[in-house]
Amino acid sequence: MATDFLDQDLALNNQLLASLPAEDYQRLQPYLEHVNLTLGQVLYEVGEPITHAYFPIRSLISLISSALEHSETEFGLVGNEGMVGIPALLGGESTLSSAIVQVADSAMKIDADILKVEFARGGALQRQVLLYFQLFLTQTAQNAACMVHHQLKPRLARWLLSVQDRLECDELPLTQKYIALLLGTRRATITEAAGHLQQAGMIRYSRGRITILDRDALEQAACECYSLLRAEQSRLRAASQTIY
Amino acid sequence: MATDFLDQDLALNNQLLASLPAEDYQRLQPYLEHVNLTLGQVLYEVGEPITHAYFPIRSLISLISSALEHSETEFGLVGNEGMVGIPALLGGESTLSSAIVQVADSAMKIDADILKVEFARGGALQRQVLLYFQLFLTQTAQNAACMVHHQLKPRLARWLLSVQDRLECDELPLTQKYIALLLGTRRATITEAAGHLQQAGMIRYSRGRITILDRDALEQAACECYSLLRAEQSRLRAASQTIY
DNA sequence: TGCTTAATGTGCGATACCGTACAAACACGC
DNA sequence: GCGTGTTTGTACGGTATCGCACATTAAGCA
Repeated sequence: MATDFLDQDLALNNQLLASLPAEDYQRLQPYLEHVNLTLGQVLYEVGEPITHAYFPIRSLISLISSALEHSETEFGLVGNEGMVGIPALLGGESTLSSAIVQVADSAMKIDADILKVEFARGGALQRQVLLYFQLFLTQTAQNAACMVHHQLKPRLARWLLSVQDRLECDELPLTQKYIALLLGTRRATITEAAGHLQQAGMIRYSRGRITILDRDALEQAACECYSLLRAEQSRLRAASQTIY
Repeated sequence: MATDFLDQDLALNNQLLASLPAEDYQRLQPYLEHVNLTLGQVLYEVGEPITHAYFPIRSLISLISSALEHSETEFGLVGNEGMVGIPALLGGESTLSSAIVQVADSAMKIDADILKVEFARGGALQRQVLLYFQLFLTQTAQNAACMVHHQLKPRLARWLLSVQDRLECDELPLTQKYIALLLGTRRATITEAAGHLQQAGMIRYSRGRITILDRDALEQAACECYSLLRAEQSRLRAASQTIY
């Protein structure tokens, strides 16, 4: 059917799905549903069972440790390189964090139980998903170190770059208020740091729309965490393709 | 043989190994070697293949993001509740972090390839290890949030408690210099914070030996991250036992 | 067009923590 | 007992960030 074919095409915009051999992908394909995500949508909530997993396509999902009173902080970012709903596959059913749509576009949605069955087969999906776990864990760990050691401006630069990478687009729909929440700081501090980046001609922004103007300069301004993680990501991606 | 029996007994001091059904454990047992760890020993290094996994027994291993120039920071702590060498099972072979023995006692050591084979069977080991991944990921994520939002004194209190939990002992062999490195701060800042805790009668310390005097008070002084993670840990442990 | 709301800019005092440096106290080997 | 090195205490100026409060600007809607 034409629709199926279209959906399949879309699904390949998610790198994790795209990395599956045809045979394995075919088994999942009937259960994958293409859905539009809305800004602020909660894909799963602290302590509640995770019923579905999502493979983002040009959308961006923040994993937030909202267990802290009054202040929520992002500890992970998922784009088209991965999936949302890891804990469903690890066996804990729920988790201490919640997943919130930060940039809205679409994703492939699948029932967690069906994904679990495919994961339990121990084939290509398991292999790719485990590799993604490793990437995600590495990102989270690096992030923790980054939080203590690096100043806000380099961190902001790094964060903008990583958002751009996942959206594959120069225009990022983000307000300073949101960014502040995600980086665990005050909005005024973001205003200041973003102002510097803008004066230096690296970015331009106005009312919830940030445009990356000079990617190279931004990479210079970012802390080394960015290039480290980028290198590790391509190393892991290479590893994921060697077997086939 | 008597030695085998002794080793088996010891192995059960590691909660992850202890959670395995007899049948699964028996398959691993011949390959488990009881080793003594020395302070500062490096179990794996940034970027190098992980050849062995370790199941700590009364010892403590720090996972360190040493990729940052000049400053290393701990992002994870492994004690008898888990294992060292997760990336070996995830397929990435190496990782951006290194694992360093922080408190020396012993551990069960096993060849990574053998563990991989058992993991690939998809049985109890896989199930328990995946649950541990989830715990570890949760700890790391909470840690990242904790780093940005909480002050040093509560963080120190929390950290001391979590070390005590894993060592199951009131006396912790730790110098301020080390703690500072692990928490990503100056030694002088630790001196100050630890001084307060000591004046309040919660701990006593001298020359690399910290004694927990008043656990309840220390829990009061710690940030909420401690109790949150503790609750999540017991929830996951309960989940790990429901099936059998 | 004007009104309302959201987004951004800015200022000011407070403070937690930094970097560095040096002094004191203790442990250990000879 | 005596030096030596490690651990801990302490001090001081500097600064990134905080918390709060208010002004300004743009976007959306009636």
